Amino acid sequence: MVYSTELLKGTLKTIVLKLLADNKKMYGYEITQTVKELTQDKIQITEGALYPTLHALEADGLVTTETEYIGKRVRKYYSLSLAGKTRAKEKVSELASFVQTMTLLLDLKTKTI
Amino acid sequence: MVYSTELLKGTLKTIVLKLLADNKKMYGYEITQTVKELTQDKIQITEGALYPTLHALEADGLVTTETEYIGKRVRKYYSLSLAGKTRAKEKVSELASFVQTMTLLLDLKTKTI
DNA sequence: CGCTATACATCGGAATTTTATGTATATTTG
DNA sequence: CAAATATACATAAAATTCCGATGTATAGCG
Repeated sequence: MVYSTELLKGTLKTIVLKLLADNKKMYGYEITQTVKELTQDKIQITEGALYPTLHALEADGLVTTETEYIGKRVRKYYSLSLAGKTRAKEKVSELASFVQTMTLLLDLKTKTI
Repeated sequence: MVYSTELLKGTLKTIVLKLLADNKKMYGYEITQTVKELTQDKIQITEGALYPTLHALEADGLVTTETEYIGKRVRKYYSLSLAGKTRAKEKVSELASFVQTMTLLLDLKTKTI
């Protein structure tokens, strides 16, 4: 992994919410793989971090779940609730603002996309 | 906007190193105030977070200290060691890369400066 | 003289994540 | 076809990191 793990702290929930906002429904393993691909292996979400986070989101009423069976294997899909969609937007824009502030503070040069 | 504290996690050390890299020598209280001003109150470094961080940096040999007396009041200045200067560059560029990755991952639009 | 600002610092606890471990099925490859 | 790898869920102890509260003390101002 490229980044020191401490940097990732605090961003996991936002990443998960954003992915669910874009994809309607996803399962845990899919989330880890999607993040890995999108970031070219730079960000690797471990299962020990992801599942507690998903469960916490569910407990907060931000996501709902549905279980499917692929053959005999369980697959648990997570989707944003209405409250989850709202929260996802809040979290993403908060992070956008934070990134902006850090950019100014540290004189980082970022590319516009 | 004030950021949820979890976002700041992992960035504190980098912020401190960057400030010291730009300012040669600073004392604790000055660091908290400088960050506050530079970010227009968006990022507030608490003393409970700062001092342990400074001490850790010192223990790692990244900063050196010198004590001055302003009247009877102690003021402890922190400066980067050679290793600290190197580490500061590493940390800042790591954060720059991380910010870039997060921007792509979350479709954040950031302004170029 | 009291209030606010400056300036250091510690410490318990809260929050979050990593590492390790566990269980089980599916698929690929030598 | 056996072994390795990938898929897929999950928990739990330990580590990390930071916040909030608290403490001490001096300086300046009205």
